[in-house]
Amino acid sequence: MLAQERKQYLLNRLNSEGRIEAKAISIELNLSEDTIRRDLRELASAGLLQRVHGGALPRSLAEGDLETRAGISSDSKREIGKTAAELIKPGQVVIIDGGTTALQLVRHLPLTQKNTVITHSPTIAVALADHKSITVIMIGGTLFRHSMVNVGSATVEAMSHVRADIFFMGVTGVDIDAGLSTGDLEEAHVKKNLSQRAAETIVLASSEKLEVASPYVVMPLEEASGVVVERTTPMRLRKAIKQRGLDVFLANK
Amino acid sequence: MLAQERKQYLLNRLNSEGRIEAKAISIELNLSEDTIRRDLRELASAGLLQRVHGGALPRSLAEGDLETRAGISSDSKREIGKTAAELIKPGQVVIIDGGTTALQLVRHLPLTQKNTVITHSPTIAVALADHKSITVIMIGGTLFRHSMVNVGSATVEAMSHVRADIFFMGVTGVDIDAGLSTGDLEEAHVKKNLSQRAAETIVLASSEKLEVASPYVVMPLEEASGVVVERTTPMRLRKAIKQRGLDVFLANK
DNA sequence: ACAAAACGTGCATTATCGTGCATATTCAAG
DNA sequence: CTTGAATATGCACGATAATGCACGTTTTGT
Repeated sequence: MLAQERKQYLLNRLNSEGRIEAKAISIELNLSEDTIRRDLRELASAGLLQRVHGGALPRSLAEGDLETRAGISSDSKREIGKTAAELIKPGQVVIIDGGTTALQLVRHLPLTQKNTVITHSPTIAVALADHKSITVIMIGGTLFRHSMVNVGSATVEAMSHVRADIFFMGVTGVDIDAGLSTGDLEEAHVKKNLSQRAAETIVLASSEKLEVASPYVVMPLEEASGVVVERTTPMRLRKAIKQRGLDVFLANK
Repeated sequence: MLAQERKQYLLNRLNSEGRIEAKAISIELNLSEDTIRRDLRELASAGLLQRVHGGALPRSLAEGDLETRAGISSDSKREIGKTAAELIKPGQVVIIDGGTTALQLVRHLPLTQKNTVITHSPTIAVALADHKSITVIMIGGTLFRHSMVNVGSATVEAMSHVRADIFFMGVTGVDIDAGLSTGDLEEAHVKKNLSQRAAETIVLASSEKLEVASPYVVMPLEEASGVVVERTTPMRLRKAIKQRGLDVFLANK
């Protein structure tokens, strides 16, 4: 395994698990702890992670879980969520994915508008607790913590009973050629399935997801019907996406 | 668990519950009280919390108000939750009902103990986000907001695939003659069903539920295997429950 | 006033760290 | 093909950090 490759692997692990233990990784990769520590030191001095005794944590402690819990999110995600929320018409049946951007969407749903929301994320369901005019259908399954969504065969089975107007999908990679991708295989399956249960699929794509490919492919870009992106997205990209037949919705800010 | 991670965890707990008990956390994390105290001391000197005898409180009183809104529960419910949590052995498969008392139970589960938790409440699932050693299975359905649990035929169908060691049931009425009851018909059905999916059923009964009958009957008292009640519960009642063949667990306080 | 619980400090033990150095591996120049 | 520089990796060792325990002190509740 190449050194560069290994560093990328460390960053991926940190991203998907929110923490790295030097010893555990050294055993896993069959390398000395020294090597892993050296890597972590270098990544830390490059500002890509925060070195702590025993391993490493994401650069800012405000990232990851805490962010979700504290309910803070970047302005851009908030604006994307708001724009997406405005696409929902009264009475529609909507599937909402998990993730921080989707959570922002829910926070911008009008309290009085009547809708049915289908979700496999307990976080989304809890966020809808106050929306008394919205009927919430939860899809069960095995909880996948990192994204706080249910996955597995029970999830797929339960999904087969629903049919929606729009699905708002969150992914970690949106690339013209590589398509829509995410960091977990089970999640990729579920997203694909949910997409097939809805007439339209709108992808929530904050800028850090654009032109990025994650390990597991959900589906080609063409199978989605639209994307919500930030206003700062380069025209080049917007055009390329439109050429593939998708609608491009610009966030308000 | 990394030391830094643990400090972050302490801050999160403080934020969500408004208080920290050093001893309780040390049991939960399976560490000595010394370590927790040291952490609290350091966090306090960093100005991130206020150290008090027995644990810690938020830095300012202004934040103290926030937690009231966030739904801190009464001491008695906390103690019932704690006592119930202690009934769970490592490796067991546990079904946890919705409701505030059940939420307290989850908060007292040790972070390191391995278990499988089955729940139809998104609130419970979210509360288990940090418990990485616990596998969470969510039962889907239509969200019933008042109790934040899923109900309906999809729920019943999904339940039929599980089998557990213990079910912790929350109800709004526990009466010797009227049995266990609750305020919603669908919920009553689901509770009854869940009870049948577990070898034992333990009822969480804070004092305001005792000798009360709600509109919809879940099942007769005798079909449960035990109840957790407050220490102040009259001996007369405790005896009557025992005579019906149930174990009576007294909360610690 | 008393007992129990919580506290802080000092100390011993262990895990982790960083550095220096030796050994492999790679790759390009000779 | 050989040689040598650059790089990567592992090991040794002294330094540092984390943790639990013992012990005497303070706080709390009765």
